[in-house]
Amino acid sequence: MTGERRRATAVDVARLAGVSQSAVSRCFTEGASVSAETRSRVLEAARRLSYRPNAIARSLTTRRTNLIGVVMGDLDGPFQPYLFETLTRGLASRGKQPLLVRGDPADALDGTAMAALDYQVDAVVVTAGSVSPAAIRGLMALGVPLLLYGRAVEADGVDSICCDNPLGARLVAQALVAAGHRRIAYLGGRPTAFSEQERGSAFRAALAELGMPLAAVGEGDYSYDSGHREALRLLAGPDRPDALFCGNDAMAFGALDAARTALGLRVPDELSIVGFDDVPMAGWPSFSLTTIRNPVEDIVATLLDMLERRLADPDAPPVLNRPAPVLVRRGSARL
Amino acid sequence: MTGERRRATAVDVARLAGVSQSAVSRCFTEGASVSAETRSRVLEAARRLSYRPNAIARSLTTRRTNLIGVVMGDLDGPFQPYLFETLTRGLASRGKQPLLVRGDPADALDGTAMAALDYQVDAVVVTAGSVSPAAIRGLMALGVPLLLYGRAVEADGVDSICCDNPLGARLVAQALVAAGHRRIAYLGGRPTAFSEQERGSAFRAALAELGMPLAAVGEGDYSYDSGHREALRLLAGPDRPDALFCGNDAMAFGALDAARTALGLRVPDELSIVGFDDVPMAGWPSFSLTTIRNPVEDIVATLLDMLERRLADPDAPPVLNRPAPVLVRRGSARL
DNA sequence: AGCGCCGTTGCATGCGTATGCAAAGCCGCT
DNA sequence: AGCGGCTTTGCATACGCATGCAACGGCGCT
Repeated sequence: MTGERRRATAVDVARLAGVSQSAVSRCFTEGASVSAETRSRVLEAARRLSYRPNAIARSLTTRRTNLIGVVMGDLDGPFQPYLFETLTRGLASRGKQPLLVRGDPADALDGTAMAALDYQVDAVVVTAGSVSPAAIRGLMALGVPLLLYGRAVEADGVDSICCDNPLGARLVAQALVAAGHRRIAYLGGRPTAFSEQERGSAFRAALAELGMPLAAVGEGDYSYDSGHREALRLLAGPDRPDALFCGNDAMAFGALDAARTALGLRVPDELSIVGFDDVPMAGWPSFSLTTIRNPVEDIVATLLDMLERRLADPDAPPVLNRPAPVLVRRGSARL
Repeated sequence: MTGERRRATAVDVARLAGVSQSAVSRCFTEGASVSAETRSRVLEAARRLSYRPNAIARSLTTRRTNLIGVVMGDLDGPFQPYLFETLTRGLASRGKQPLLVRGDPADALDGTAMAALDYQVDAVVVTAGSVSPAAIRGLMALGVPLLLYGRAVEADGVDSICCDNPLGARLVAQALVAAGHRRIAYLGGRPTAFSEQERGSAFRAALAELGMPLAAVGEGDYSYDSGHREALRLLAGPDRPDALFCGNDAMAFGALDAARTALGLRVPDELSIVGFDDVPMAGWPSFSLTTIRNPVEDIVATLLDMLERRLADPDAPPVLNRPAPVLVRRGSARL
C-alpha cells in the first residue's frame, strides 16, 4: 500500500476486482455504461491499490491532454504573478493543467520553450505582451487553438482578449486636464509591446483633442528600475511636469520613489502620478497609486469561456474581446 | 505545411524519408545508432512535415515524462513569484517541465490538486511552506521522489533544502541588541509554517541568551495586510517597541507602512524594522528594507542538483541541506 | 576466398488506456 | 414461450513512440 516501485495499472485493478480492463476504464470515464455493482467493486479495488488512471496514457487515445500551454515572459513585476495566479487557478478549476512556456529574453520562442508544446497541449494561451508576431505565427502553424491575452489581433482561428487600452489612456488624459494639470508627461513601456503602442498613441491623441501639448516623454521597459530612472530624467529639467502618466504600475512605483525620495517632491501636490493595471500593491499605503484598473479577474473568466468554446468548436469564427478599464482614484494624483 | 488537422507522426516521416518508423525514432533519441545519411534524410523529412516527437507517447514507453510536479501555495506575496520564477527557469534549462500543483487554502491537497500528479511526474518539489504533514505523507505514498523546500525533514527517501532559519533569526537578535535596542518585538508568520516555527523559537532563544526580554509578539500570516494590522496593534501601546523583527519581508512592508504612514513614526530613528527573505522589492527606495537574505538562487541551483541526483538513484540516502542566510543592511534599521 | 565483427536497419512488441463491436444477459411485452 | 430492445461486458485494437532482437551488409583481417 505504500512504496511499491510501480504504480498500479488498470489491469491490476481489473484482476483484483475480477473484471476486464475495459470495465475499469469505464468506471473512470464520464458517461460510460457500467452497472452499479461492478462500479463499486472496481472502485474498492482501485482504492486498495491507490490506483488513479494514467493521464498520459489516457490522452494518447483520447487525443485530449487537458494541458494548456501558457506562454509567459518574466514574473518580475507585480502584474504578471497576479495574472498568472488568477489564470492558473481558473484553469485548475476547470480541470485543465497549465504548462508553462517561457518566452526567452529576445521575445522569440526557442527550442527549449517550444519543448513544452511537445506535450500535445490542447491550446495555447499567450500572456506575454512582447512575444514577436513571428513567434505568434509559429504557434499558429502548430495547428493548436491560440488565445492571445493583451493584444488585439484579427486573424483566422485566433481569439484574443485585451483590455481597452485606448479607453484607459483617454480616461487619464481627460481626468488630468480636467483637474487643471498643464505640464503633462508620459512614461511609456517597452515600445515593441502592443499595450504600449495602444496606450501611448491613445494618450497623445486624447491630449491633442483636448488642446493640451505633451510636456515630456520617457521610454521605459515596464520595470520598476526603468520607471525610477526615467522619472529622474523627466523631472530633473527646468520646466518640471506637474503630472506623469506611466504605462504600467511598476514604472509608476519607480517614478513615485524617484519623485519623493530622490527629488523630494510632494505627491500629489507638486506632481500627480498615474499608473496602469491596478495591481494589488497599488493599494498599499506607501504607494496609494491612482491608476487604471485592468480587470484581470473578469478578463480571465472571459478568457476561460473563450477557451472552452474554442475547444468545443475549433472552426468557430475568431472572437475579439475588449473589456473596459476604469479609473481608480487614490492618493498619488490630484484629480 | 500550415494548418493540417493532425500533426505528423513518426510513421509519416518514415514514409516520406523511405525508412522505417524505428529509424525516425532513433534520429530523435540521444545515442542511438543511425548512419549520417539516414539521419539527414529523416531530419529533412521531419522538417518538411514540421514533425516533433510526441512527448506524451514517448514518455509512455520510456517511463520518464520530464515533468516535475511543483506544489505551491498562493503567488500573492513578493517571495513566491520570485522563487517560482527562479525554479521554473532552472527546471527548463535542464529540460524539465514544471507542472503546477496548487495547494488549497486549507493546506491540504485535494483531488483537483492531485490531478496534476496523474501526469506521471518524475518527481515532486514542494515549495509551499504550509502544506500539512499529512499531505506530505500522501505524496510520499505515491512512490515518487519528493523534494521539500523550506522545511527540514529527516525521513526516508525525502530530500529537503531549507535556509538556516535559526541562524538568520540569531543574526537579527545579535545585531539589534548590539545596536542598543532595548524594546524588541517579534511579528511571526503563519504559526503552522515550518519556517515560522524555526524563526520564532530561534529569535526568542537568541534574545534570551543575550539576556534581553521580548517586548511584544504579534501573529500574522505572512501577508502585507497582516503585517500592517499587527504592527498597528504592537506599536499602539504605551511602551512602544524600538525594534520589530518580522517573519518575512511582506509583513515588514506592511509594518513599515503602518509605522510611517498610519503612526507617523520615523524609521529607523524611532523604530527599527527587519524583514526576512530579501525579495527584490526590499531594495526599492521606498522600503530600503534591512533584512535577512534567503539565498534563493543558490538554493534553487542546489535543489536542482539534488533533484538530478535523486532521479539518477532513487535509493540514495536522503539529503538535508541548510544554506546560510546573511544580514543585508539597508535603511529600515539602526544597526 | 573465407571468416568474423561491427555498424545499421527493420520487425515486432509493449507502454496504459479508451472504445467500436459483438456477445451475453436481462427485462417486459405479446 | 418467444421476441425485440436495452444494458452490461469482454475482446481486440489503436494511440505514437522506444527498444530488444535478429537480419543484413560492409569491412578488414588472415
